Amino acid sequence: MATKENPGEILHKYGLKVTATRIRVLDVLINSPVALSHSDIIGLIDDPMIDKVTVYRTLNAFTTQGLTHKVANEDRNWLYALYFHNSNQPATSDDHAHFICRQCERIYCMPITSMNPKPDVREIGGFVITSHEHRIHGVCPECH
Amino acid sequence: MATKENPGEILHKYGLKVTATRIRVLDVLINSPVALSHSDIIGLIDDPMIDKVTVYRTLNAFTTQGLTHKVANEDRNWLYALYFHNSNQPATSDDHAHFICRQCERIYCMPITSMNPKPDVREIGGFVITSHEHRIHGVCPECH
DNA sequence: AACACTAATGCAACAAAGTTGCAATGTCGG
DNA sequence: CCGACATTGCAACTTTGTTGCATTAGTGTT
Ligand SMILES: [Mn+2]
Ligand SMILES: [Mn+2]
Ligand SMILES: [Zn+2]
Ligand SMILES: [Zn+2]
Repeated sequence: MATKENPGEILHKYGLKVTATRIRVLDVLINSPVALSHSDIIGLIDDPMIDKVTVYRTLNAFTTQGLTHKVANEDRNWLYALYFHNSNQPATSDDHAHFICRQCERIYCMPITSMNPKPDVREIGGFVITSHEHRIHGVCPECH
Repeated sequence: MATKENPGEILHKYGLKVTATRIRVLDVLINSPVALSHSDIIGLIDDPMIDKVTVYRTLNAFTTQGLTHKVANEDRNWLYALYFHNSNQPATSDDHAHFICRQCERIYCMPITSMNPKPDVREIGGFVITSHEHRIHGVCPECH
């Protein structure tokens, strides 16, 4: 994220009350280069006292407030990632590219590049197009 | 599909034993312009005697044999569609475009066009790209 | 610092999609 | 028509995520 703000300040900025679980979940997300599942997050926090439902509700609150967004992985579980990750471009939920490693299954949020262009809103055969999600499959730097 | 073959012949061609449930499921898929969920298919067959597990296993068998492919919808349920739908181009699982109507939630398999080009296998910052799924959001002809 | 309002938490129960085990049945080549 | 083997039907199970509700905690105000 390369943000200078601490988790408490970020939560406050996004209209979220500052609680222990939220700080811990946000901390894990800040330090991850890839989108994380609920169980990834539970695993990284690694505290048997953490409540699973609270983490689900935390992730939903983050997403509702626009701090995170979610993307389904190949097993159709939700993964969560901060906006403003790996770039300072706001990654809108409308136009988005995700790189899915076919080896480790990790999903990286990618900036939209010329290779995955945003089309103008336009019509093709009666289909009005307003946005894209580009899901790019391949092998990530960690795996090769 | 615009195929001249009947369901029995198609099943045989794909190495699937011809059974009553498989014929009925395939018939529903042939006559749908959009990808269908398990529950869509159960609803379209509309026979309380049909067994849900058999339909799940039917769809898995179709997909394993390459008769259908599956795509997750926005609720992360699997939708199934024949290959060779809406076009005579084989839609490989590797490179694919799906149009998701934001109004009716239906998903249409789309031929790859110049608007959603297949990239060559190439590297960007250590990411080796081998294929794309283009998920196009908008409004379908039925909804506008 | 204490108050009060409200939101968040923890726990149990629930929901929905899909899978698995197994005995019974059906398909199909010979 | 037979026999080998795949498929079916049923019940039980798994996994991910949600909901209800009583208790606890955060936050702006006094
Ligand atoms: Mn993303
Ligand atoms: Mn498709
Ligand atoms: Zn990888
Ligand atoms: Zn529509």
